Amino acid sequence: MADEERVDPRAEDDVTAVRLAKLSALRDAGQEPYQDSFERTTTASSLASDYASLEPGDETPDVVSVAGRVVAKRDQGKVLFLVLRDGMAEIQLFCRVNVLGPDAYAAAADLDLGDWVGASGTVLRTRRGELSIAPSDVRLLSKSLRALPEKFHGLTDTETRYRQRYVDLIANPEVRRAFEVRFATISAIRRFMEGRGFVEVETPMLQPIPGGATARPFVTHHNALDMDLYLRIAPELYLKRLLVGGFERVYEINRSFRNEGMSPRHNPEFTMLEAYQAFGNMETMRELTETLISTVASEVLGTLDLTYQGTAVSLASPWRQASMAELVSAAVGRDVSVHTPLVDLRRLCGRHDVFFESSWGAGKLLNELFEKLVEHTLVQPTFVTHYPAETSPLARRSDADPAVTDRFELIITGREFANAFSELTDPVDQRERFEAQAAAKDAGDDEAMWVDEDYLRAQEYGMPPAGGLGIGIDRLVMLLTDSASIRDVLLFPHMRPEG
RNA sequence: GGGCCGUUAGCUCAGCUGGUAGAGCAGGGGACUCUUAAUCCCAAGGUCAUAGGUUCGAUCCCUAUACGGCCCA
Repeated sequence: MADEERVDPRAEDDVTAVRLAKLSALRDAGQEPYQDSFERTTTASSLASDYASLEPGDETPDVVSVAGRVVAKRDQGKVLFLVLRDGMAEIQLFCRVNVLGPDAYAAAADLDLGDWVGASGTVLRTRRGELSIAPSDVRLLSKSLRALPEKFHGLTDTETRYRQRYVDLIANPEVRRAFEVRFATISAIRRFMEGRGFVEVETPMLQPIPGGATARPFVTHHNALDMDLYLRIAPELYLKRLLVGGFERVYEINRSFRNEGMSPRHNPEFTMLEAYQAFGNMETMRELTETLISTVASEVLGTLDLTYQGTAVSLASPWRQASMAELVSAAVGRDVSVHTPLVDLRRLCGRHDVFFESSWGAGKLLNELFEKLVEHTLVQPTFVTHYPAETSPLARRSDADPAVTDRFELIITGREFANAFSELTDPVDQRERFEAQAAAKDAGDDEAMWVDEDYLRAQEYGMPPAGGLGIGIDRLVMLLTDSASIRDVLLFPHMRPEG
C-alpha cells in the first residue's frame, strides 16, 4: 500500500493528509505557502460593475490583481477554471497553459478548493459569457488543509453550522445576509439615537449586585478582592445613576447575561438597547420606540411590510395600544383588573389552566393570565400598557391608579420586543419595592431583585423624572431577517461542549 | 427538568420484517485548450454517535449516555 508512508498524524482524513504533503513539497521547493500580504487592485464586485458591458468573447488589455478563496475548480487539461470568492462576489480565473507556461500552470492546477489565492492578469469575458481574468501570475497566499463542504448542498447540519460558523459562512453565503442585516440594524440604531441627542455610554458588566431585571445571574469571582461578582442581567440601574449625575439622554447597546435555559428565542448572552431620557415618560418612550423601529426597518430593509415565518407583519404607524386589563378581560370574557378580588382571579387561572401560587397578588395573577392567554395572540405591533405595580418594581405608579404603572411592553408576533416605563424616582417607594422583592427572594424566588443600597442612595440625591426603554436587538434582527431561531442571528450561539 | 425526533464516508443523503453498507460531491490516478453542480474512464474511502443488552448473528430491536433540533414546564 502506497499510503503507508503518507499517513500524517495531524491528518483527520485523506484530504488533509494530501494537503499536508503538498505543503511540505512547496516548502521543499522554497515556496512559502502562507504569504505575508498581497497587493490587489480591484475586487470581484468592482469588476462585475466595471465590466458589465463587456461582450462575450471580448478581451481587454486591462491588467488587474484580485485575491480570494478558491471555491470552484474545473480542470480541462490545458485550460483550468478557478473561481475565487472575495467578500460576497466571485470572479473566474481563466488559466491557459500557453499563457502561464507549464510550471505555473501545473502549480495552479495543484491548488485546492479552499486555498486563498492572489492572481494578476487581463480582464476578458469568455465565449460562454463569464467575466474572467486570464492570469499571467497565480500565487498561493494561504493553504487550506481541510475539505470544504459539498458544493451544491452546502453545509446543512445545524450543529456544525453553529459550532463552526466559519465553515457555515464559507459554504452558505446567504447565511451572511442575516448578519449584514444585524450589523446594519445596530448601525442604524446608533445613528437614530445620536440624532435624538442621546449619548452612548458604557456601564459595568461585572456588578456586585445584579439589578435592573428579574433573572438569575451568572456568578464569577474577583481574585484580588476575593469577592463574587455577577455578570450584568441589565444595565438599567447604572444608566439611571447617570441621570442622577446630570446626563439627560443616555443609551447603551449592551450585552447582558441571564443564567437560564437555551431555546430558539433565548441565548445566555444577548444584546439589548437601553435608553433613558430625563423629563420624558412612558409616552415619550412609546413614541421613541415606534419611530426607532420603523425608521430602522425602512433604512435596513426599505419597507415596513414584513413576513415573519409566513405571517404578514406591518410596522406602519400607528401601532395599537391596549391596557393589560382590557386585553385579559376580552380573553376571559369578563371585566378583570388588578382590583378584581383574588378569589376571582384564582378561579379564572384555574379555569384557563394557568399555574399560580397562593402568595401571588392580583397583579401577578393578571400578568400570568396575560402571558398565557393573550401575549401569543398579538401578532401586529401592540403596546400593552398599565402593567401591575406588583410585577414592575422599577416603574413609576400611575397617577390615576397606584396599583398599576406607566409601563408598556411592545408585542410583535406574540413576543416581547420592548419594555419601557416612566421611571420610579421616589427613593422611599423604591426602597419598599426592593424590600418586597427581597422578601420574595427570601421566600424562594431566585429571580427576584436584590436591594441595591447604592442605587437608593443615588435616588436620594434626586433623580429627574425620566422615561426608560429596553429593546431586544436579537429579536428585532430575527424579525427583520425572518429567522426562526436566535441562533441564526448570533454569529457564535452558545452550545454545550462537543461530545 | 419532561416529551418527541435525529446522529451512516470529509460534505449531502440512501439503506435494512435483523444476515457487519451504497450513491452523488469532495479527495487519489488518467483523458480533455471556453468550463459553469464541466464531462468521461479507473481505483480508493466506514468503530453505521458511544456503552451495554437481546439474538446463532445488531447499523437495524431494547436500555442508558453524549450531542443536536423542535415542543412543553
